[in-house]
Amino acid sequence: MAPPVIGIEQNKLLLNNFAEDLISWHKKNGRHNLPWQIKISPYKVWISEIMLQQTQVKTVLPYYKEFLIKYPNIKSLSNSKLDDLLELWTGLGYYRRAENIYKTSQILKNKYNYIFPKKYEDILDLPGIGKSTAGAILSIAYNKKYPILDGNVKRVIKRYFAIKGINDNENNLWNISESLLPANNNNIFTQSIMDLGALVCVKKNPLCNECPLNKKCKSLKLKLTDKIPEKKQKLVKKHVNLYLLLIQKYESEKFVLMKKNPSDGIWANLWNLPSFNGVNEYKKFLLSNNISGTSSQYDYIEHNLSHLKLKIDIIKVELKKCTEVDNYCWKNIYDKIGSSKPIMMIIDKLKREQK
DNA sequence: AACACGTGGAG
DNA sequence: TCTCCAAGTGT
Repeated sequence: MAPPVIGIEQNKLLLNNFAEDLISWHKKNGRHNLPWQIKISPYKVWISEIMLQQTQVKTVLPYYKEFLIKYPNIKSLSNSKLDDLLELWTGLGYYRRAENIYKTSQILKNKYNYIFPKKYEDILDLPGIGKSTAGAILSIAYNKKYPILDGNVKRVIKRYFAIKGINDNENNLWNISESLLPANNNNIFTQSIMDLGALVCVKKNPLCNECPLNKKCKSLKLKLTDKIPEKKQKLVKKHVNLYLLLIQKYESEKFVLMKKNPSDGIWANLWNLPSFNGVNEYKKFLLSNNISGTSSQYDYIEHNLSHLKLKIDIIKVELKKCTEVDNYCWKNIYDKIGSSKPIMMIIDKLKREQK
């Protein structure tokens, strides 16, 4: 059963003045002082757009500021190491984004001579940049006529045209987003439609009486604003048991046995404690590495990811002698490292106890 | 075409 | 506390 398609032809009336109304609203009511909006450059738009993927503005702000201080431009970024980026990214989540920024920085250095490309295809080719981020860079930084389709724009479009269905007819939404673009001022327009979604056309209790589009908004007319967009059915999280071993160096409790995660899976490339899926697995690890010592439950953490519920037992092993373990190393807990939230929590607890 | 990928804001 | 989901992308 096909979702109800909004014929753009039939809704031409709805498109009249759409962009103009939005832009004039934005002038007085939009956000104009976010750090990536000051002295706009493709570099700033790129970094901010990556950070803002599935992440709220408030959360991004401190990370973005630190990033721009450490890496004010493409050249300085291209001299960074992935580990440095991951350390900065720690706590922000979706760590693949940091890896993709790193990869892109190397491409900008080697292929584009430190100059951010201007062609849609070139930009879309860069790791971590999809259609929406490419559209944002092209419109906001270069004032070119390209659409975006982020959460805000989806919500505005679905409400304005009263589009039902949870199965985003993506192509149709992209077409509609493109059809809304004005002839000029696409930089401002993109900001405007995002701001409308973020400030007025919010998901719960939208402020329709303040909306510049309320005269023609179809779902407002049909009293459907609280039903559109329709809720997706929630996914059932898989429960996963995890055992992390907390092993401090015999000579100094400042050092903890750690290993960097592989470059796929959760927390890719981040530092991790010895991690196992079962008791037998970690006991086998201790045995095969000739690690003896009393083991005891140190902590228990439940950590929710968007798709998993992690139940993490932290087992502390008290060493009785000096030890080295293949593929692991002793990390100073006072060094800054890229790590996941649970690892951060464990290290923080350790530091508190050592004081 | 679903699913993996993190964390925290907000009600 | 619980639930939803945020300036999405890659596979």
